[in-house]
Amino acid sequence: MEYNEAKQKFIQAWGTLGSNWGINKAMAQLHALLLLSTEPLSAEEIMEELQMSRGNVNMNLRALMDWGIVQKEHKVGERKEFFSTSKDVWALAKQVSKERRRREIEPILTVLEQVQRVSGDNKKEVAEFKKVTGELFDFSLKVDGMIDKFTKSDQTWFYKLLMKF
Amino acid sequence: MEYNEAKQKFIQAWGTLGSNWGINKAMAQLHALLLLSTEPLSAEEIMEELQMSRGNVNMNLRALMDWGIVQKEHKVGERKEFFSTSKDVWALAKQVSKERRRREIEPILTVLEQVQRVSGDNKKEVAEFKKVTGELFDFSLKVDGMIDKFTKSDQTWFYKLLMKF
DNA sequence: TTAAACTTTCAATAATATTTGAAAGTTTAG
DNA sequence: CTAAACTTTCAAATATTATTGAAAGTTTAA
Repeated sequence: MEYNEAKQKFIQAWGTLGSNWGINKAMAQLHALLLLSTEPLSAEEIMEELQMSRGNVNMNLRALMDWGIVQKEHKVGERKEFFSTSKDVWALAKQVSKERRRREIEPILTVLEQVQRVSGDNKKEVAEFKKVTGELFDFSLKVDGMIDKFTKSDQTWFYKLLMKF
Repeated sequence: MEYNEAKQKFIQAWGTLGSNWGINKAMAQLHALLLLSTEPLSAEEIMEELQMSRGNVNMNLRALMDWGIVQKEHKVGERKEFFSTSKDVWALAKQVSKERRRREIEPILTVLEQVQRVSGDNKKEVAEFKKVTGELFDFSLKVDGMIDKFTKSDQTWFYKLLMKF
């Protein structure tokens, strides 16, 4: 396979994967491009390469910075801003886990806890409601704790754990 | 909090959580409703309760059955079909993991592997490309294996593992 | 059979999310 | 200062995805 073909294919696949996991396609593709680039890219270069508008590039770069997976850089003697991402897959996985935990698991935990304080567990429906939401809460708490540990762990520890599987 | 309020809140939250993870809102809400119900529900009842059209209910029930988390049932002396879901959170998590692995992780593994066979690693870009996609492939393979183990494990084993964390 | 009860399909519509591009804003060199 | 170089914003346009509802299809009881 030729380099440009492979590159396009990877960027495309990364975009699709992102979509399936609630991350917009442009954002995922932009990230893929930075992952492959041997040096930081300017907004201009990204626009050119991915054929997307300045506004879109800007918005998605900021979203990626917000997720903590893209950094702004400055080159000496250049006005322009350049952007890069860490090539460390492990660090990337940790950062994404950390953010999703904060943005999505924590809120559902809050709701599950609130909703438990429903009145009238004499009725069958209410008893069932408490049971199900209670179990979901316990399980989510365990997963939450696990992700927390994971995001604070180092690679060696994680790979050792994987061995035990 | 009053039961109906809590119920609505939970269904709503489950829908939002679903959306964030690439699962459509109706599908997630429908699942939430079945989770809470003390007995199987007919399409009619679901339409009524969630205020959605027959077509939508039908489509999403089929999608949930496709995911293996909702089952069709028949009541004696009734023409109608009834639907239910397992209340076992553990079983649910395993089933969802299994399906997402099959639908999303496996395809990206295929692409990562293909794309590795790019020609010309004498050039800097190509070398970087191989390095990054190679590391992603290794990492994804490990995660894939882990999920596979998880979906085949039993609850006790998993909770013991959690302890070690 | 057949007609009532129910389920499925799918083109049209509606809702949501993404993208654009031009104008406004900001920074810096001179 | 000020104008060029660059970044950000955001209303409008476009694209994508979800939902409806009515018609077509299927099953069953009589």
